[in-house]
Amino acid sequence: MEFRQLEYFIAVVETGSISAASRKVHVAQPALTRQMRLLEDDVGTQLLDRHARGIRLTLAGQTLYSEATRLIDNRADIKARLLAMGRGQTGKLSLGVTVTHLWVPEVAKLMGGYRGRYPHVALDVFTLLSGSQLEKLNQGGLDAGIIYHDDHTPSGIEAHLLQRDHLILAVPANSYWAQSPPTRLDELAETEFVWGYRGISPVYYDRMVAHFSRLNFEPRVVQYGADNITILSMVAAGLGVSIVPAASRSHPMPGICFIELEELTTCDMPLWLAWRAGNVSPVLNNFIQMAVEIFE
Amino acid sequence: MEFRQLEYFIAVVETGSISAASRKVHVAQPALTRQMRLLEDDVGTQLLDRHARGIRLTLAGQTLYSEATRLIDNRADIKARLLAMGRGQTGKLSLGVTVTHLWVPEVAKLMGGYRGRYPHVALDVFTLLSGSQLEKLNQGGLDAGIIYHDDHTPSGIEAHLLQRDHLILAVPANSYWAQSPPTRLDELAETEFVWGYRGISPVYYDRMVAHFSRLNFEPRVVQYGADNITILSMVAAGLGVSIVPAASRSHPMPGICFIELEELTTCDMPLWLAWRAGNVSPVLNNFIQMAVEIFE
DNA sequence: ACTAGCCATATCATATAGGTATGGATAAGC
DNA sequence: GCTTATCCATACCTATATGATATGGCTAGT
Repeated sequence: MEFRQLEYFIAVVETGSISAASRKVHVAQPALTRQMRLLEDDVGTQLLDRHARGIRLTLAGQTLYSEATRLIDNRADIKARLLAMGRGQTGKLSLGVTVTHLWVPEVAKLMGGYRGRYPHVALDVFTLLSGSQLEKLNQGGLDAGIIYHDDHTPSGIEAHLLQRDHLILAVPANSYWAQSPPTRLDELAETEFVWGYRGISPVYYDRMVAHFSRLNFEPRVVQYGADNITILSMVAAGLGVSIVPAASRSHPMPGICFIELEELTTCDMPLWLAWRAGNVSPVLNNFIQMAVEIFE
Repeated sequence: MEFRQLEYFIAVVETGSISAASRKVHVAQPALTRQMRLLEDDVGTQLLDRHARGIRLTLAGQTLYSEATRLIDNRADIKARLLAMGRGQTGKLSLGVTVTHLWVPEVAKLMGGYRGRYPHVALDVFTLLSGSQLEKLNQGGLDAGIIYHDDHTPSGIEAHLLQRDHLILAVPANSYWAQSPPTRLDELAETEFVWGYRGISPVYYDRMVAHFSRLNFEPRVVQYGADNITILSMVAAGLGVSIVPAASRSHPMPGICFIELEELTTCDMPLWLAWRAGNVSPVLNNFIQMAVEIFE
């Protein structure tokens, strides 16, 4: 029982004769005659009652007609669904974003634009720091992540550079520094700093520390926070100043004053879109493509 | 998307590699590789993610796996049902029986035995006289009928001789004839007869009339009845005597006395199982076969 | 670095499906 | 009642599709 035979059979039933069906499906009549016989042999049952004026269906033939129609409709439906999946119009995409970048205009535009163009893809967004994202990318828990990283992507991970970020000084809005912005880092030598943990984003942390050690600057850290939002909220509360990615400016947070310093602007912080190497998901491909477009 | 490809694909998924699947389905690995590629081309979507250690499924592949399983189970189910139909184990049989023969032991045994051996066949029994049965057989309303007929079956009808019946005299149990049975028909010349209509079973009627005309006997008919049961009930009610098929003896009916007469025994009344010529229903075939067995 | 196991490619053999020609059977039309 | 048209079946050939064999490249694990 092959799909072709079922299609022929349906044509035979609907035209009422093998000859008429052969004209309909553009196959010679003897070929159809043979396929019908093969079909009957295969199911072990007579399906057609042959007469000089055409054919009549046996009871088994009537049954097969409706079942064959179902099977073939089924196949067409499956093919359509698979094609949609292959084009990335259906499926699932889990995306990691650092909390810092959720508010960056391009990222917001990317997420909104993607949902608009591919409304049938389930887009799951996880707010995770760069370290956790890399872990989950490797394990398959994430399809893509927006992370800070250096130019050497780890093995098993592919990435596309979205933009080059830099660092910026964040001070409480009601503090001395907000009134008289410093121009050099060493002015902050005695100032209390709120700082991040290394573990949550090692590459970011190490690049920053390496930059400061080149400048011979060592902050006087009095408080640690788990992520940039936490750190900034502590800065806003007056616990100290901090140095954060410039992308943080996109985040609406009262009580914070951001100050550009040339020594911080020169610290290159590349932002990447990363995914597991060899992930062939068309959904992912479309997402990458749209990300590239939006970030130019 | 062919069934073979789906079967191969399922094997590939379940073994985790094309090579392992090739060993399982006894097909060379390159052939499987090609079929998988053809399948992917056909659905327009990548299904397998090939690695040195085997394959992984894409999302589309996972979808196709479950759908393919369903399609193939479906096909097997349909084939099994068609095979059952082909063997006459499933389906429908409509049978016509004259009311006279519903009570004949062999007919009862046939219907009961058939239902016992083929419990999944819907057996519909219609109580019809021979004439109506022939009509319905031709129109397709009946699959088989148990009827009186002569040796020349009408065109379009095939038949098998079940038994040779003859005629018998039926008199009211409380009548003179029940006490002093006649030995010759002409003793009944003055007796009142209940009689049947020709239309309801022309062949039976004509054979009977021809027999009596050979004997120069003409009954004095005072009352007509639509079928043998009706006629016999009128005989029981004392409206007259009648001549009916000997098979009527099987029918339990109080107030009737049956009398065998040599002149009636010699009237041959063949009982046939008839069906539409060219009816290829296996259900019908099985029924015919069982009828032949039971009637020897 | 080496080896084993997997997938891909090229080429050939074979099985399967389709085409052409033709014949027999049957229903419709003259 | 004969002819004709139409349908299905058969025989035979061709084209296509499928499978087998040999081989090479790649990757993971030793």
